[in-house]
Amino acid sequence: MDRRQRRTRSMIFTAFSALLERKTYTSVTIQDIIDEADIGRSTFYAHFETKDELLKALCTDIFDHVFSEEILSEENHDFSHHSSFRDRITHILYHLQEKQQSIRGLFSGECGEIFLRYLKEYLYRVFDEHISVSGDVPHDYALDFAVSSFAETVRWWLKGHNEYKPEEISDFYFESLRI
Amino acid sequence: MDRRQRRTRSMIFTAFSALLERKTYTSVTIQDIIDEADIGRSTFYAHFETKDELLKALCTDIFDHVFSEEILSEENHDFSHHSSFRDRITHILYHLQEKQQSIRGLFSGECGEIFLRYLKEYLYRVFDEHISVSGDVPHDYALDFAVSSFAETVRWWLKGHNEYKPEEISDFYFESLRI
DNA sequence: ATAGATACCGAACAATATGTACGTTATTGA
DNA sequence: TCAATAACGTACATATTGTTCGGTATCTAT
Repeated sequence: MDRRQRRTRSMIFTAFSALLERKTYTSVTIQDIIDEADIGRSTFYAHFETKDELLKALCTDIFDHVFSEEILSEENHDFSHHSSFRDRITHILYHLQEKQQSIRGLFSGECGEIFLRYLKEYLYRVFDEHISVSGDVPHDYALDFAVSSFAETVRWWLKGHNEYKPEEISDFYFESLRI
Repeated sequence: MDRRQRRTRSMIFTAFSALLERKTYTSVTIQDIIDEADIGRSTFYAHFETKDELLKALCTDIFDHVFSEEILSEENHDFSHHSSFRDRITHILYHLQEKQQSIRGLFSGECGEIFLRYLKEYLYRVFDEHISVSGDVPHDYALDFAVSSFAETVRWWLKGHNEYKPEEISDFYFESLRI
């Protein structure tokens, strides 16, 4: 990827994140982003077709980092079998805490919902192998339940309860969930 | 409320719901709604200032109906103490199933997230008295966990698993939750 | 260092959406 | 019947959108 492209892309991301701390996702116009990033109109459209696509790209950038080691460990079966589910969860929480600065704006309003939806897509892959059916509950449902409630746990944590450590959040989660 | 106002309001709601089955929330413009409902531009703005406000009003209309008996039973302490938490949950699920036609469009994309957020606001009130702290988990968290996972259960159910009955969904939910 | 490729600029453009204003018409409720 | 008012519809200024295109600056490979 061209250095100029990386620079422009990064400038757009920065401008977008900054705007989301001041305004709601809906009220942020592409014009706002162009002005904030101080780039040409056509330049923006050369990178992203819509605001939604921009948001998705930003989320992907963040999650690819957060889950990078997760994905690695998926390939390395030895490692994945040695580390417990709880350890992996705690691990993800640590990574999210690191990235907290850049995702703060992503939690406000409608934007937070979209952010969480993408987070869930990544979580499905991690959770799938760890969820076992109990009783008459369909596996499909059990997986969705575990993933959704974890995503909501992340929201609860990063949006007003930062005083807790990743390990504590992990404990709360597993105390509330039947696995 | 004037009969004309009720009529116009209803026409706007119908048009909006219809549009949401065809297009995403973001892509639906106020102009679209005006065209679909076939009303004057200024008439729309006499009722709602923004699209978000319209969505909120529509959700409120639906939930006020779904939770109407719930709210009644909250006032009537005798009844509320006799009916179990599980019964109340099942009751809510029955009402949501009834309203399924009118809320189908509300589940697509970003709109679904906003719909669920409003649903959660109503659920907090119902759940609050039924959630008791266990272990070291903060009451705050336990309540959020129960409400969020129930809202996501509703999403899972109405968005692709209609084959289950309200009682079954209720069972799945309580099987997965530690209370 | 040079040259070819290409990302960015910026100005312009039509098309559409937004929010408001105001005089007119039709319906309502008392 | 009549006063109140909801809805109409036309108009308007403003803003956003998405696209085009020629010129400039920057990059990468040789």
